[in-house]
Amino acid sequence: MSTSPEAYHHGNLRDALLAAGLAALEGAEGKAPSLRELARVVGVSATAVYRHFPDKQALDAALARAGLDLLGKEQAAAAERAGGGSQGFTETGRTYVRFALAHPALFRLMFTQGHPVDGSATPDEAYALLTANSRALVGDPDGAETLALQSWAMVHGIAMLMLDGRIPADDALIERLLDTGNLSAQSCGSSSEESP
Amino acid sequence: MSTSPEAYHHGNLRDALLAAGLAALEGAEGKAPSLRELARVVGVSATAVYRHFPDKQALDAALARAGLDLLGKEQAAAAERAGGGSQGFTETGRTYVRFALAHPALFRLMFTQGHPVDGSATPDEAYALLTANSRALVGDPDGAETLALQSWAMVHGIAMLMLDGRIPADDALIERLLDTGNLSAQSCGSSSEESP
DNA sequence: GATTAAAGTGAACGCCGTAAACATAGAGGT
DNA sequence: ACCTCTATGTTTACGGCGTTCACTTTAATC
Repeated sequence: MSTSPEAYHHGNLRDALLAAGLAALEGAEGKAPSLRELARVVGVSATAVYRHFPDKQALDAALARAGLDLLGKEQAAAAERAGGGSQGFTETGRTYVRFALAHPALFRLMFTQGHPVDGSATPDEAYALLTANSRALVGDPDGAETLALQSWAMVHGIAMLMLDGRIPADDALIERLLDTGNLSAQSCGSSSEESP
Repeated sequence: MSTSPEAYHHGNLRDALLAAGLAALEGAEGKAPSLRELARVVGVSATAVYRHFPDKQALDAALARAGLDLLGKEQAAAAERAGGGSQGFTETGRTYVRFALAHPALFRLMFTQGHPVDGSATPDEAYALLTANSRALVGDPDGAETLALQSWAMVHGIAMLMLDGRIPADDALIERLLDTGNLSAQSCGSSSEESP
């Protein structure tokens, strides 16, 4: 029962299935891989999968979890690269949207399970990073949570709408939408603009 | 070939299928209805569906379109009830999120097609209302479009995250997130809060 | 009334997720 | 060394799905 990357004929079918799943989600745009297809790719009968996952939904959840971890890592790296602070905060959001566009099928899978994808295990690096960063920016705990959730909703909405083709998946547009300074125009500044 | 609501044995199977589809999407939480199931409900063989829709995707697209129209009507009514202006604008967003929570399966279907659900036909009342309202609020066309898209992304993100159980589908939380005044704290006001 | 095109039917195909019964191999105890 | 047991895999089978094809029926048209 080694978890090492040995041959899997006896070894870790589970990891092989997840790897095949992630690979399938990258290619062949939009199509979620079937359980049988993954088994085929890995060279195993379809029912063998059930020795490692109770059902397809569990397999999907594991894939979603893997995707979530990947996203968390990319965001952490991006935030560090940007040097934290509000600069890093924005960069985290940018990375979120970019991730969705770079891995559309995986991203959809991640957020299309009916329920939060687990709750146990390691508790979602991406979300931890988000709350930590916004707490660092705001101070007031309630305000920090609100900012965190609003930011999440914003980038998630941008990502989803772009994935669904409702708004163009344009880099410039991402930048424009990520800049939330104007959103407050109706509530914190004058309602007239800088144009004459 | 009457479009009137007559018997459908010969008559409008198409509308009957759409009605059955919308009904199915309301009950039995989360599950998207199958083509065969809808045919069964309507009392017709599965293949009869193909006389009215080229494939299942087209049926789904039609259902999505119907959902979009419904959303648009509810938003328009809500905006009018609130008396337009920035009050009506916010109300439109609130209605968007409420609609998603009230019709989760339909809402998911609406935004889960790969592509924008058509583009032809009547051009999406919801979106028209959104841009019109934000143009009324901002004046500057570019700024208006940005505000429109940001607002859309925000409410869409809130809706999606709540549907997926990532954040609690809580009425109070909706209100808190809809109030975007604080979002600009980092760019338009002081970074200190009103608490001592 | 005969013709014709639209609308509905039934059987069949290959895919899917899943269940049940069976096979095999490697670990552990004796 | 042997036997056993458990983890892991296989085969076969079931019902549901979307879709195709060849067919019948029905209502509208000349």
